[in-house]
Amino acid sequence: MSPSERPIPTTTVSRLPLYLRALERLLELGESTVPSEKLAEVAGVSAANLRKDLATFGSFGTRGSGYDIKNLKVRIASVLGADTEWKVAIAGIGNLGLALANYPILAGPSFMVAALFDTDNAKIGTKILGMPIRHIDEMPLAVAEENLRMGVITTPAGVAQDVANKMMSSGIKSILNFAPALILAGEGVLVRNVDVALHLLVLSYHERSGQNGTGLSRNSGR
Amino acid sequence: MSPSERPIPTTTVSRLPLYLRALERLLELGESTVPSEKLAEVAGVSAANLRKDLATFGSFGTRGSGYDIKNLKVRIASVLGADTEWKVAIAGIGNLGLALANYPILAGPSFMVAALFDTDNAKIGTKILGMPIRHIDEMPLAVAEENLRMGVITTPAGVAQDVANKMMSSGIKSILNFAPALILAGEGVLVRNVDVALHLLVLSYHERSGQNGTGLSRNSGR
DNA sequence: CAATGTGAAGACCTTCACAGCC
DNA sequence: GGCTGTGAAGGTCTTCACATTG
Repeated sequence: MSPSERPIPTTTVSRLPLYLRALERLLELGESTVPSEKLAEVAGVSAANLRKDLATFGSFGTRGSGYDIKNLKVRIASVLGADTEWKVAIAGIGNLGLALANYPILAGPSFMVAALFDTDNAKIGTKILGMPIRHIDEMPLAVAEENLRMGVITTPAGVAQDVANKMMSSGIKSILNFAPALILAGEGVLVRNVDVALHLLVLSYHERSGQNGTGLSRNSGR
Repeated sequence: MSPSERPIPTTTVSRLPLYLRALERLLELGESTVPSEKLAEVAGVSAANLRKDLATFGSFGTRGSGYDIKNLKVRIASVLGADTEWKVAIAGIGNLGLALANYPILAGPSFMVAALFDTDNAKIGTKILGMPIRHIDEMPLAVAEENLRMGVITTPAGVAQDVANKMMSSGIKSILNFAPALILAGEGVLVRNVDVALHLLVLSYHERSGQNGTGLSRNSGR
C-alpha cells in the first residue's frame, strides 16, 4: 500500500487505464517485454506521450529492450489503486442499473458491487445477485457499515442530483453518473459523467462536419 | 442544413453538449435570457471559457443582457448536428444493449435506435420495441438500406474489435463503444469509449490519492 | 545499438482584463 | 451600467530530439 505518490496530471491519470488494458492484451498475446513504441500503438497514444506519462511516477524501463509487461502492469495498477478492492453502490435499479450490476468488470478484482438502492417499493426487498435492493434512505448507514466507497447513479435525470447529494452526505467521494443530468459535486468529490446523450452529440458533430478524426480512439476521460 | 462551419477545437466540441443541457435546465426554470456567468456556472465551466467556446462559431450574445436562451440553444444544436435525426444501430443485445435500446435519450429528437444486431441464434428474430434482432452479418445491407449512421457496441470485450470492423466496413464512421476493450479505429472514424472499468479506475486513483478534486464535475469527453 | 528518460520547443487551451457595444 | 467578444498573457500538455544507459 503505497500511501501517496507525487500528484499526477489528470490527463496522465486518464490514460493509465488505457495502458493497463494494452498491457493485458499484450500479455494475452504471450509477450513479456514491450518497447514504448509498440505499447503506445496498442493504447492509441504517441510513444513520447507514453514515456512522459510513465515518468511522472517512476522509471522502470530498460534501455535497449523496453518495459517488462508484468512489472509495469503491477506498477500502474498500484498507482491507480487497482490492487485494492473498492466497494461500489448502485442507485437506481432499472434496466441500466441491472445491466451494470451484472457487468463483468464490476465482478473483477478491483471493483465489487456491494449495495443496491432504489425508491420503488415494488423493488425494495427484491434480491439481485443475492443482494437485497434497499431504500435509498438507508444509504448513510450502509455506506458506513459496509465501507462503500464509490457510487454509480443510474436513476432518471430528475432525481440524479438528489441521489448524488445523498451519496455525498453519506461520505462517498467518487461518483460515476449515468443519468443525463449535470451533477454539482461537493468539495473533494469527483464525479465522472458517462452521459450517453453527450457522447452521441459529439459523434453527431463528427458526422455533421465530415471526417476529421485521426483514426485514433479516444476515451471519455478528462 | 449548414454544411461545414470552420473547424471547432475538440475541447470546445466536448463542452457544447454541456451548454445544451444547461440551457435546457434554464428554460425549464422559466428563464429566457442568461449572462455567461450564470450559464457557465450551471454547466460547470468558467465564464471566459464559455464565451471563448461560443466565439469559435459566431457571436450571438447581447452586451448588457447576455444570451437569448432559445436562440443559443438552436444555434448550438445546429453546430452539433442535433437538429437532425441520426439513426443508431446497437450491436450486442444483452443486458446493457437492451437497457440502451430503452434509454429515454435515444428516443429523443436527435437519435433513434433503428437496428439491433447480435449473433445469438436464440435472440435473432425476437422483437424489441417492434424491431427484430438481426444477425450481425446483415449489417452491411441494413446500414446501406436504412441509412444507419452511428453504432453502439455492447458486446463482450472479445468480439468488440470484430464488431467495430464490421461496422466500419459497412460505412459507419461514428462508434460508441461500451465494451471493456480498446478499439482500433480506421481513418475518419471516431470512436468514443464509454468504458466503465476505465472510469472506475480513474475514480480509484482519486480514492487512493486523497481528495484532490475541485468539486466540479467533469465529463468523460476527449 | 536499441530504446529509455528528459530538457527544450512547440502547440494548444484557459484565464485575464478590458475595449467596445447595447 | 452590465456584459459580451477578444487580444494578450499565462498555463498546461504534447512532441521533438538527443544524451544516456543497459
